[in-house]
Amino acid sequence: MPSSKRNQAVLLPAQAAALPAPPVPARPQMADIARLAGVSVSAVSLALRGSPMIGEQTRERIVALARSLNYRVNVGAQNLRTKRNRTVAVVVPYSANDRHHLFEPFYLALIGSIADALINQGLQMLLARADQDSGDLAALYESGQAAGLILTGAQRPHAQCNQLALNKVPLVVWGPPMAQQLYCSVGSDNLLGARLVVDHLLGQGARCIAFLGDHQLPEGRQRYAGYSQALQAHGLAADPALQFTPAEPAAAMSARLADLLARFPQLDGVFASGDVIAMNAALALRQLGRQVPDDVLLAGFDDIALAAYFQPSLTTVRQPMTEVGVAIVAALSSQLAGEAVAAVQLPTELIVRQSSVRAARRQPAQP
Amino acid sequence: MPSSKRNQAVLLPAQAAALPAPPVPARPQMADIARLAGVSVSAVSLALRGSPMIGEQTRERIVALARSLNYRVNVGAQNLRTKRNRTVAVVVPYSANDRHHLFEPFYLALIGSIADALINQGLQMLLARADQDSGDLAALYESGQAAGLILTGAQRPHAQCNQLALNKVPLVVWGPPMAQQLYCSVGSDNLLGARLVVDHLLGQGARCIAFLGDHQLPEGRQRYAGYSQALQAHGLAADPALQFTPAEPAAAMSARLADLLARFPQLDGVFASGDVIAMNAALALRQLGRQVPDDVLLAGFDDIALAAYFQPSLTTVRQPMTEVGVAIVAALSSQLAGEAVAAVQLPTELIVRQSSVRAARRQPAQP
DNA sequence: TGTATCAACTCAATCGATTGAGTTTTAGGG
DNA sequence: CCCTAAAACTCAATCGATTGAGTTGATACA
Repeated sequence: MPSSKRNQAVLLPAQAAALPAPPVPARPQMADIARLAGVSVSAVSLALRGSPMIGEQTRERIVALARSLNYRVNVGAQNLRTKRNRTVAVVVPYSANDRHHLFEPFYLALIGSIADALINQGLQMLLARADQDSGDLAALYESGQAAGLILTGAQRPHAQCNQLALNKVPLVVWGPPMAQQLYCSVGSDNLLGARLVVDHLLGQGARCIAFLGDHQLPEGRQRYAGYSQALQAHGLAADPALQFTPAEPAAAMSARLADLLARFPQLDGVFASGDVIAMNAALALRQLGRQVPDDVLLAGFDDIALAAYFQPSLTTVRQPMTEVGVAIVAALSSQLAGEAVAAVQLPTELIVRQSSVRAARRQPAQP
Repeated sequence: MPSSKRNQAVLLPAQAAALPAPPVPARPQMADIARLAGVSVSAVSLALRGSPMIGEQTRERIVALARSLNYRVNVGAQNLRTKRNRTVAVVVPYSANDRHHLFEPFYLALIGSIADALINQGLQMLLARADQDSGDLAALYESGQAAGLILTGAQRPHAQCNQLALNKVPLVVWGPPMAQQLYCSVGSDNLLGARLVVDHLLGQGARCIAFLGDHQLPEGRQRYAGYSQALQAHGLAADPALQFTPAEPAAAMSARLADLLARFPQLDGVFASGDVIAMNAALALRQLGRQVPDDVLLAGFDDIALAAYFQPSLTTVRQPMTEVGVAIVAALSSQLAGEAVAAVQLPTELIVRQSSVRAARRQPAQP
């Protein structure tokens, strides 16, 4: 094994390599089968689709021939002629500056879930990226590459989505319903989930609970609302000073939390709008001399795979990932069939783990 | 807010449907533009592609018209005519019985990395699933839907891949190179990575190190080889009794480890062929009364996102995920351009964290 | 004025299938 | 033995673009 390969970048052929018509071993087509079978192309087409218009023996001859040639119908030509299309584009928003959703655990899992559901429905999945500014969200639809769109990601181009809906583009957007929404969205019940988990933190004795998350984003807004409602139900008011939006470099978390602790020394609870944020917060809190859950109760959102492995294991709100994909695809299928579809909110579930439960018998945190 | 929302998918009323607009907002095509611009379809085609054969003003008129109609070239028709294709299929193996790779953190990250690299090259990504038995791995290629294939997943249909290579199907397979391999593979240097990490465990004082992983799979085999080599370099021999393959239900881990500990009470190190396995092992060890790293040193492989958050944070071998996608796509691009490509092994890097370093000052584990 | 040249287009075939409208063959009825 | 009908195919148009081979009009040159 030549170790010279180590540390050596692989060459990228120039984009403009302009794929010269490769001397490929020509794929067989219906004409080939027709010639070999001594019938017309139409007969082949009909036979392969099992039309009763073709006789028993002829069909068998054709099918056998097709199989032996390893023939597959050219889906592109088929789509063109029939104006049908079994491909769905899953669009991931992208902004060049920040790490985008293709690398966030939750959104990766979401995409996996959607992929699974699509494939189970016999649909194909085209993964696309939408540069945030460009209005070409629908390019894949308008160019005939996809029969419908699924839009993922935390930020939502609301106006664009409405425009697509007006243009009758089959579309499902991941996230909570919003006001004046003309399109179909599928999301989980962030508000209830947040209320449940904050209620749980309060029940565990927390009285000064921070909200870590972006309450500008649709999901974050819902979660913040649930947080507020839970506090109110306990006679507390949500203090805007107890909220901040974690910045991109995870390292910044420590500084933000230190600042928060300076202003609220009595901080005894943190609700993070996402498990990754929660984990970062736990590490930062520890650096700042506060233990989870002994000093500060902590909860996240999403129940990503790592949440159960984290130490302390993370109390969180589970989004039913398997059903999420199924629901999204079902909503899209209905639209492809011409039906109008209402927004869907899937139930969320509180998962209580160690991070929000003070262990009575635990050794005291070192001073 | 009615708490009846709990456990119940909530339907939100659809917004008033738009008026019975044109039943199908037929997508415009070149013929439409041609008619409106008073030129031939050919002129439109040439103009939109910026051919110098079309005059300045005519072109501008056509382009303006196209933009105002929100026209996009029908990619299917274009592909058919030009016999070109910018779509690559990423195939994920699937076996109905076990949880498949669409839900494993590492493979999800791999797919994300590939997706990113493909898109950056102007290629599109079709995500497909291959039912393990069916030999239709190449269906997407033969049906003209994809110009090439990328095969992911831990298990590898070696014979099928060779067959595809013989048929000149552009193909890149994720994983280590294997004997008698006619196709192109891209993987990271599992052998060196494993050797480095096991060497590190030995350096930390471990003398009885178990290997947890499937040494039947290509990657596992390489990692096991690295493990053996590192042991040999220290005058130790790899004992087959110190290896087992974690079964699907993660709960089984505990039983297997208990069995191992019964046979090897002196066990003081574990090298897991994957971070998820390592995390499961850590939890199981703790249940069995052994602390990591105080009693047993632990290391994983992959450096998935959670590894740094795990407690104790996980020593592991990083696979350079960004470069992995780039390398895979580069290898495929070369093949699409007609060049032959050799197998690639990317460098791996040892990441030392807490799980493999005995903290001198730590409190002794409770007896 | 005749003609070669060039710019700017148009024509029509083509990519690989599908499909409604024929056409041929065979069987059956009267 | 003629006529009709069903069975089994074939023809040719079509999907929406691309492209090599014309066509046209204007300008330039001799």
